[in-house]
Amino acid sequence: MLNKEAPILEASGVGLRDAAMLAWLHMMRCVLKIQRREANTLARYNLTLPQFEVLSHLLVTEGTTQQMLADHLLVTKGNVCGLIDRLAEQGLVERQADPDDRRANRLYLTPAGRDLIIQVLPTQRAMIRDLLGALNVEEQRTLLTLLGRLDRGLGPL
Amino acid sequence: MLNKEAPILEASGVGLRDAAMLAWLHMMRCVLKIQRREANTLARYNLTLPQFEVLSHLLVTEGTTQQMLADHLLVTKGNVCGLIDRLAEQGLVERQADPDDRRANRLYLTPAGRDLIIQVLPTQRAMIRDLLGALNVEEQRTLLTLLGRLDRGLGPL
DNA sequence: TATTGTTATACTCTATAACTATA
DNA sequence: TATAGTTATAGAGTATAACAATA
Repeated sequence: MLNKEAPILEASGVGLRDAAMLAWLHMMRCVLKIQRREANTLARYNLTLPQFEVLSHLLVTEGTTQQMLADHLLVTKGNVCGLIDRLAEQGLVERQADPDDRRANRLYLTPAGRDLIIQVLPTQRAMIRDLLGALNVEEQRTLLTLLGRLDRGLGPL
Repeated sequence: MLNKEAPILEASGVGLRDAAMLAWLHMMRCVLKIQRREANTLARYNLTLPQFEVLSHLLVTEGTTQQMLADHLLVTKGNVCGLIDRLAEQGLVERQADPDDRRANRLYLTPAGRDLIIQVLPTQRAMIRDLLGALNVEEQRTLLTLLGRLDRGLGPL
């Protein structure tokens, strides 16, 4: 049945709101709201969200190449180059020539970069945990299961 | 118990990955991947994601003021001003002086803007439904319930 | 005084594409 | 030839802050 309140929109399919669409809208808004807050706190450390993600990733996988990092971040290698430039200027990240492949750079945190991210990460995580506190642990696990499957289903890009 | 593989990281709390954190990471990646695809298709219509969101919103709530739109999009009124400038240049949106409050502009889709968004919206929605197809309808409803509650719990910002 | 909208500034991110040096 | 990285270009989005007109 079409909604009598907006017959034209409904007939055109424009007003349709199924579970998938509504879930998507909420997902976007959740991410937007949470990232805004993250960006606010990161700004105190002179970090942007993408920069924070680079540091977090390097903490776990030091020695990645810029291309590998680009694949992980889902951006182009040209963008990664600029990103690393800015982090290197701040003395947080270092490029080291790869002895086995002289085209490639291996990326490492500097001691300052490591100190910074180790200081910032727990703060960010506490914020996330707090913000997701509207759901109990059982619900968070369900969310994890569904989003994990969705993420994998979406592929690398 | 600490993980023997990375005792230092674990002891510092840096390596912790509870359900909330993992759910958050997957949520970010899902939104990133889906938005990248959306941006690709929108580019064919000379639209960015924020511009698409403005048009979609105006289709449902024509006559909003720029400040109201800013609140909805969670950005500043200065940004909305530029956003509307670009959409007006393309002849998709119109500002009309509010007779009751001469400070305010009321925003309306032009016929061209309405035609465009009515054409684009179903395409985008089909894409979303397809991308969320990794989950069955039951799971999509569960996701909707959880994300809806989370969204409301996060408040306006 | 507070609010709506505009303007100016500055920065980051992003894509595209041409270029280099290696492989 | 293909790949890793760099550089150049261009555009959009974002925040901040100062300003004008109106409430």
